[in-house]
This record gives sequence, C-alpha cells and structure tokens, in this order.
Amino acid sequence: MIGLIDCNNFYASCERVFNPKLEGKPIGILSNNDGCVIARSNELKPLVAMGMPAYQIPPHIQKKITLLSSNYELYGDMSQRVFDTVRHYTADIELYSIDEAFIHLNGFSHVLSHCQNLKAIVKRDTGIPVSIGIATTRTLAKLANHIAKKHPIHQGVYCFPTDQEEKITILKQFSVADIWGVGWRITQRLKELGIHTAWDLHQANLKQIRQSFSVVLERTILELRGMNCIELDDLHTAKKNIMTSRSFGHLTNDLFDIQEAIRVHASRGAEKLRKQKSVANAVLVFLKTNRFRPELVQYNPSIVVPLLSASDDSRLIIHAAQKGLRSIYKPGFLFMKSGVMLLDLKTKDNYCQSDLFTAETSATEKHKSEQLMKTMDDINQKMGKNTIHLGGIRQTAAWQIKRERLSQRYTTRWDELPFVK
DNA sequence: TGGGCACCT
DNA sequence: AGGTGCC
Repeated sequence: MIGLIDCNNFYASCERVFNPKLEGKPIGILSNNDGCVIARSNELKPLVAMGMPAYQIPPHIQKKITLLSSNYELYGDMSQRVFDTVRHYTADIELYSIDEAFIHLNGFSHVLSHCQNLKAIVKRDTGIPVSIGIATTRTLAKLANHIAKKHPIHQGVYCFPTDQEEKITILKQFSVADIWGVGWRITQRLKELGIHTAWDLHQANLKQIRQSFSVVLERTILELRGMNCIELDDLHTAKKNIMTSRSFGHLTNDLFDIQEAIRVHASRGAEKLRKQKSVANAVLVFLKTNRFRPELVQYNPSIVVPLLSASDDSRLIIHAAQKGLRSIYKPGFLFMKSGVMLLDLKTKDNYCQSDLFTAETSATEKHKSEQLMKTMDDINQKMGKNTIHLGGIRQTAAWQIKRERLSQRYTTRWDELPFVK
C-alpha cells in the first residue's frame, strides 16, 4: 500500500504555528513579488479564488483578510520538520513537493491506524495538520487524499476501498479534472470524447488514449486500475537544466540594476549546480518585458553563451551571463523579469572535456577554483545565504522582489526567533 | 498578474 | 521549440 501525506493549507498552517492569532481567520499567502494568492486558509477559500492577483481583490474583502508575503525559508524548514517526523515512523518515504510525500506501507499490519497515529504525531510535534490518503497506487492515493481532506467524517485519513463496487461508486463521483496528471486542457479534450468521470477514464480504451493523448495518460489509466506504473524521480537525481529567474520589484530599464540581478541569478544557479555535482557547458540569459501591459513595447530577448569548457565556477558563469546580457540589453524597454539558465549539464565526476584554444586549464587552476567555490559555499551554508558574494548586491535595490508583508523566519535565523512573554 | 522543473510531441 | 503537467 502507498500513502500520500499532504499538509493542509501548508503555507497558511506554517504561519499559524508561530502566530496563533491567525487561527480561524481568513489568511492568504502571496506569490513572489506579492503578486497572486497562492495559498489560502479554509476561511479564505470562499472569499478569494486560487491564483487571483492581489490587486484584483475588492477593498471590502481586503479589509477583513490577512495577506502575507511568501516566506520560503520558513516553509522549507517546516517541511523538513514534518517529513523528518514522518520518516521516524515510516522509513520508506518519497518526498514529492514542499508539502507532500508518498510513504510505502507494505509490512505494516494496521495501515489505517498507523496513519491515524502518524497524523496525530505530526500535528503534536510540528503543529502542522496533514491529511493522508491510502491506496495501492500513487494516483489512487491522491484521490483518497482528496476524500480525506473533503469529508470531515474520515478525520483526515482515508483508505481507498478494495471492494470493486465501492471503487466504482467512488470513481464515478470524481471528475477527470481531479485526477493527478489531468489538467485543464486534457479535461476539455476528454470531454469531447464523452469521458467525464474518473470511472469513464478508468474504462477508456488504452490504445486510443495512447494514440490521441500520450503514454503519460495511458499510465494514469493503468494506475486507476491498480497497476503501479508512475515512478517519481529520486529527488537526488541531477537536474538536466537549472533555471533561476525573478520578476523585478518594479519595471526597470537600468542596466546597472539588471546586471546586479543577473549576477545574483548566475551565482545562485552556480550554487545549485555545485550542489548536484554537475558542470554546465552553456549559460542562457533572458529578459522579459511586461506582457500584461500591451501598451508598452515588448521585447523578450534571450541568448546562449557557450562556456569554453564545462564549469561550475561562479566567476566564469557570472562572466558569461554578463557578456550575454550586454549583447541582448537595449535601453528603450521597461523590463519586468530577468533570468539565467544553465544548460547542457554533465556530471562533474571525471568530466574533463578541455577545449582546443585555451591551453588546457592547469590542474592547479582547477584546484584553486574548487577550493574557492567550496569555501564560499561553506560560508554561505553556515552563516546564511549571500553572506559572501561576487560583486555588489544592494539588498534594498529597487529591482529586488517586493515582500512587504513578510513574517519572521522563526526557525532559521537567530535574530528572528519567536518571542515568548 | 510566481518560479522551477519534467516529459511529450 | 512549444505544449502540458505538477506543486
């Protein structure tokens, strides 16, 4: 059996752990740049649609709700606490996202009561409420989790029935849109084929689905039928691309500002690269103007800058990124967003494809580069992000993202610990 | 008016 | 390269 543990209204719940006054109140968490509502407490759900831009929320509603900037440092740390707790009781766990994990329950004799205990323990030890869905496949466990969340009678833990008649009854109650892997677009196309419910999809013709859609949707059907065929990539498998990008706090055409932002993105990308022990062969830089302002001239350039030889050295990656930026930047546009992608990644182990033109970088140079990068990473790990960085970064610069309603980083910063009277 | 991936065609 | 999915 497989269980899906999903934290309830995760970001809102994290905020409430440290600010209990928010309990029972309608609260929402905003995306980066305080843009859209990306998480809502149950009380907020009837008032504000998911993904709604904050500025579109009518003033009379704004008045009675609490909106907070997203505090990923807090949510990331709370996520670790939740899943460390889970792992202690259920060792075989696959982390899936910041607020979800699958657990393997084979070998447990009382699966339902084990999960009920687990839910209570997580709440007791971390303050975070979770729901658990149990079934034979990940796709069915996701559906079971919907039921656990929606119907209070199950008290947050629900096991998908094994009885065929009961299974049919339940699948008939779900729309295909509720199924993991079926989004808005595929829902529309299925509708045209007369496939509306999860049961309809369960009964659909495999060959036809594979032909008209994809092998992905075919696998979803098999999972509905009880055959396990969706594996998650291990969270430790190296990424094939690494992208770092952000919107600016304000539209800008200032090259100095944009250079600073690109430096931050390039260094952050290089850090991620080193963490997964890869090297990049090329760096892509892009700029975007604001597509929501059609009256402004649009310009969305990007350029790929090859590296002479594959590298994970922040200095080389920043240099390439700055070079790319200079070649695409034009002063006459108001830019909204910039970003850096690291491309053509290879594992670092034994990767020493040297180029023809620079006499192969000497072993001492390589060693020095590694020492320097390791020292920087260690310092930033120990003392906090950006303690040491290359080139100036003005923390209060206008290009920095807007986070006007940020709560404290209660669990990761000594100077932001919660205060107890 | 988010960011960061992956996979498929 | 573009579309779709996930959170």
